[in-house]
Amino acid sequence: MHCKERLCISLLQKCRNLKQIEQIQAFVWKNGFKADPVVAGKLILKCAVLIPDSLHHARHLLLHASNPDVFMYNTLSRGLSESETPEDSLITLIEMRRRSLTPDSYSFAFALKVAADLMYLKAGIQLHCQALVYGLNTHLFVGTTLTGMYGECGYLEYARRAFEEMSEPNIVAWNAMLTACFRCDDIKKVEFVFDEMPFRNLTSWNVMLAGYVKAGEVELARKLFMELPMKDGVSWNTMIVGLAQNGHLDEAFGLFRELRRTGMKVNEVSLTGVLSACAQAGALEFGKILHGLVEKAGVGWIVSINNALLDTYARCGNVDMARLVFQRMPDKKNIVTWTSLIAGLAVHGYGEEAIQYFHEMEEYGVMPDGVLFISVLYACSHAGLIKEGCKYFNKMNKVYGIEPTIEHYGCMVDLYGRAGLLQKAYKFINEMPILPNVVIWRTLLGACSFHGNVKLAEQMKQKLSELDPQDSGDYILLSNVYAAAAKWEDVGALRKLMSSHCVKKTPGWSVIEVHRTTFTFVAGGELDEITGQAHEKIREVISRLRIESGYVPETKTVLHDIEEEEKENAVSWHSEKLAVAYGLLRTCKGKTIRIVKNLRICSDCHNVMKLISRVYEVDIVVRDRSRFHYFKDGTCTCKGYW
DNA sequence: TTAGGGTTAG
Repeated sequence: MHCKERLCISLLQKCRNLKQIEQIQAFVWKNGFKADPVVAGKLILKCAVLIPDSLHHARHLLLHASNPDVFMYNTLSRGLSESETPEDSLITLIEMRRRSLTPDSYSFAFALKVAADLMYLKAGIQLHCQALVYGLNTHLFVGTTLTGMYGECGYLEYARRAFEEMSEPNIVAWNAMLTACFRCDDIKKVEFVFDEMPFRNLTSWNVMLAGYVKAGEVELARKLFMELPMKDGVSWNTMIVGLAQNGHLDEAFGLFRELRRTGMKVNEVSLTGVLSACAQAGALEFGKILHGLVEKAGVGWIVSINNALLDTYARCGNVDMARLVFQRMPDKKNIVTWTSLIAGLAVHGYGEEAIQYFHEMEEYGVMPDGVLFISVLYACSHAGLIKEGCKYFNKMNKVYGIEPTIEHYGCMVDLYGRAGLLQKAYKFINEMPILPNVVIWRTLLGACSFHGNVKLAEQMKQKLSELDPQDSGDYILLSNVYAAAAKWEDVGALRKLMSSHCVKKTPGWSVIEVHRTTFTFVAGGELDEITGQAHEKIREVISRLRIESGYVPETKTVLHDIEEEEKENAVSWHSEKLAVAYGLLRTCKGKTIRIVKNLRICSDCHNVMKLISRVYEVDIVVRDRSRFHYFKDGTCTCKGYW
C-alpha cells in the first residue's frame, strides 16, 4: 500500500468529527486514490458508524463511489441500523443487488437485526428466503440472528426452524434459541431448551433466571440465583428487577444494597430496577438517594434512567421534582417519558397541565400509543374534563389509528361515572364493541356508590356476582350505597351474604417511610412492637381529635372492617391510620408524612387525615389505589372527589 | 475491515 494511503488510514483512525473527515477526504481526492475501496471504505465506516450525525455524508460517498464493495455496504447498513431511521438499513440490500454485488453473512445479519428490533416479521421472512438462495441460512452468524428475529416477533416455531437449519449450533446460537423462548413468554420451553443444551455458559443461566422472573416464579428464581455457579452484573440486575416487578420491594432494596456491598459496579439497569421498586413503595427519601447514585455512576444522561427517575418522583408525590427531571433531561424524550409525565400529573389531579403536555408531545413529534392514551383519558376523568375526554377517545382511533382496548373503555366509563352521568356510562357500556369485564362493572359500581344510586348499584353488583362473586370490595361499595340511603336491613342482609359466601377481604396495607426505612402496616395484622406503638398513638390522636375538633367516627362504612368486627376486637384500625400515627411518633415537626396504601382510602380515614393535618399542623400525602391526596390545614386537594 | 446470545423505564 502506498505510504500516503497508510497515512490517511492512520489519520482517519484518530479523527473525531465530520470536519476532520472532510479534510482527509479532500486530501484523498486531491491525491487521486479516491477509487481505492479500502481507503474509501474506511472513510465510510468512520462517517457512518463512529461520527454522530454524518450518515448523510456516508450515503453520499457510497452513492458516488466508483468501485464500492460489499464491506462498504455492510458498514453503511450497520451505521443506519443504529441511526434514528434504522429501516433505511434494509434498503442497502436492494442497492447491493442493483450494483450486482453478492451479500454476505454480515449483510444479512445487520438487516435481520433491524427486522428484529422493529419487529418487521414480513421483512424478516423475506430476508430468510434470500439467505436461503445464497445458502447463507446455515451460517452460524445468520442462523443465530434469524432465530433471534423470529423470537423477537413472537414466532417461536419459526425460530426453532431457523435454529435447526444450522448444522452445528454453538453456544451463542443455543442461547439465541433460549432467548427466543423467553421472548415468547414460554417458560416451559425455556426450561426444555435449557435442559436440552449440550453446553451452557453464564448467559444461558441468566436467561433461565430472567425466564423465571418474567413468569412470576420468584421462588424458583431465588433458588437459581443462590445456586448460580458464578454471578455477573446481569445476574444481579435480573434478580433485582425481578423482585421489583413481582412486588417484593423490600427484598429488591436489600439485594441492591448487597450488590453495592460486593463492590460490583452499579449501572443503569440496576438503578432503573431499584427505582421502579421505589416508585411502587412510594419511598421518596430512598429515591432521592438513588438520584444521587445516578449522578455518581455517570448515567444521568440515559433516557431510561431519566424516565425511571421522573416516574419515581411522580409516584412518590413529588411533582415538582418530576417536572424538573423532565425539563433537565437530554433532548431524547420518548413515549415512556411523556406517558410517565402525563400519568404523574393526572394522579395528582393536574388534568389541564397533563393535556397541555400531550399537545406538546404531538408537536415534539413522538407518536402516541395505546398506553399514552390511557394516561390522557385518566387525566380527563380525574379532573372532570368530560368534553376533552370524549375528544381524545375519538382522536386516538380516527387520527392515530389506535384501536381502543378494555382499559380505554374503562377510562370512559370512569369519566362519565365520576361526573355523575351514570345512565350515560351504562349506555356506553352496552354499546361497547367488546365484552365488558369486571373492572368496567366495578368502575360504574364505584360511581353509583359515590353518587348514591341504589338501583343501578344493585344491577352492577348483580353483574359482578356472576363474574367475580368473591371480591370483597364490591360488597363494601354496595353496602356503602345502602348505608348512605339508611337502608340498614339491606346492609345486614349483605353482610350475611358475605359471610355465607366466605368472601375474603383483600388485606389493606399502608407503607410509610421514616428515616429512609419503610414500615408496612396491615389492618388486623400481627401485633409487633411497632404496630403496638402505632395503636397506642392512634388512640391518643383520636381522643384529641374528639375533644379539639368534635370528631365522630363514621359508621356508614361499617362493612369496611368486617373481619375485625367479627373478632370483636375493640382496637381495630385501618392501616393508614396506624401508619399516620407512627408517622406522628417518628417524624420531625414540619416534615411531610407520606403514606402509600394498596386500596382506596375510606371516608372516615380521609376525614381523620384532614383533622390531623389541622390539629397537629402537619402535611400528609396519601397515595391510594386511585390517586394522591394532599392533606393540609384541614383540607384535601381531591376536594372530596376520589 | 464489519459480528451473532443475557438484565432496564410508562
